[in-house]
Amino acid sequence: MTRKLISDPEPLQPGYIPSDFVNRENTKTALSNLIGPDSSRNIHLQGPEGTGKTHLTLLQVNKLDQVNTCYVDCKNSDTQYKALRQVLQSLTEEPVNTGYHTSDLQRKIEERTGAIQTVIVLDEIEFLLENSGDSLLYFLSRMENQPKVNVITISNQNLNLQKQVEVRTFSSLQPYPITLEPYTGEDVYDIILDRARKSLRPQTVQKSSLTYIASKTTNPRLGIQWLKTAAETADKIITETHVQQIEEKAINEYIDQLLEPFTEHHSLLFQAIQDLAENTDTTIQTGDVYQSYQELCQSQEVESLSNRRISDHLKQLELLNLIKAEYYYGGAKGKTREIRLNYAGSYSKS
DNA sequence: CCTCCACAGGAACCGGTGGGAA
DNA sequence: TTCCCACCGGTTCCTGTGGAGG
Repeated sequence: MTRKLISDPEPLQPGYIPSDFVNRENTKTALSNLIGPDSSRNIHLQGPEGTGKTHLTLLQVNKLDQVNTCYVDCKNSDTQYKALRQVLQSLTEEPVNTGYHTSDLQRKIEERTGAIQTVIVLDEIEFLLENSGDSLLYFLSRMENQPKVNVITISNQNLNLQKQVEVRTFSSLQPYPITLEPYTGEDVYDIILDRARKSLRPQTVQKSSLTYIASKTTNPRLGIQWLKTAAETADKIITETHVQQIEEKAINEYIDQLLEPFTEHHSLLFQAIQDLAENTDTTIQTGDVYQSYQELCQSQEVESLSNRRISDHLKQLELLNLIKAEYYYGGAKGKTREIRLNYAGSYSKS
């Protein structure tokens, strides 16, 4: 039933790496100048979601010969310990069990990086910094005495690395900053047009439908998901009207995808916020959210977590850019934060 | 000037898990 | 085997916050 329009599903998948990137020549040049056999700069790459930070970095790093590459997704490895395990696993190419002392892992990593140049990529570093501070970066920066280790940190545009880590860490890391500009509507149009050409049968997309998507979002990931949802649900041809009709569904599928690596409670919490946002015009505070979350848990017969824990989960939803929060540390409203949704669309578990 | 709002977020602690030494 | 110790997700406890209203 679906797939009628799709000849090759790959270019519509979230993990697909295009052979070329729209509007990223400067970034590519900068990366290839900085990452190489005779360069040993640490780098901090920053920019909005879906602008190619991770892919461009890995493309460059994978070009190198005779270099150890360690990629750590800090959304999953959000403590020093988990990240160190990940690094060591990359170096030894065999699984590293838990149970070791942190300093054991550190020692083993130091032993293995002494002789060979090693590039450590820490993707979505904001999750690790938020959860367990800068102890990992401090260790890595201290390892700089071993000049063969380069650290590349990648984060969304909201992070201020220098403010988030201690002075001693930042000053010995001295990362070279690379900022990726947000994509414009035209860029997004080019990107989804390219994906449509690669994956859809000829004459199955009206141009106006792509224009509509590009006018609604500057986030290519959402745009591509939108196109994918449209292609999976359209009859013979993707029209502008069809794209409009499935807007909510597309956003929900994008959000599901974002929340997929997280726990059931993150999803419940987000759903609780959406319920509140739909039913109230006033601003939402943490207390309302927690109550709504508890009720939702009860109706689903799930045991709710403590509000302290949920406070941390909220922070993670904020890092995912799913919600915006404004913090008040006292004042008329008390000590709280006001929460808003970043995407309109209502959430439904599929 | 005092009090209260209403939760942020640090600290200490708990039980389960898994490696290492005796 | 037994004992010890570290990590981790989670909980409980607690202190701090700054302006509006009394």
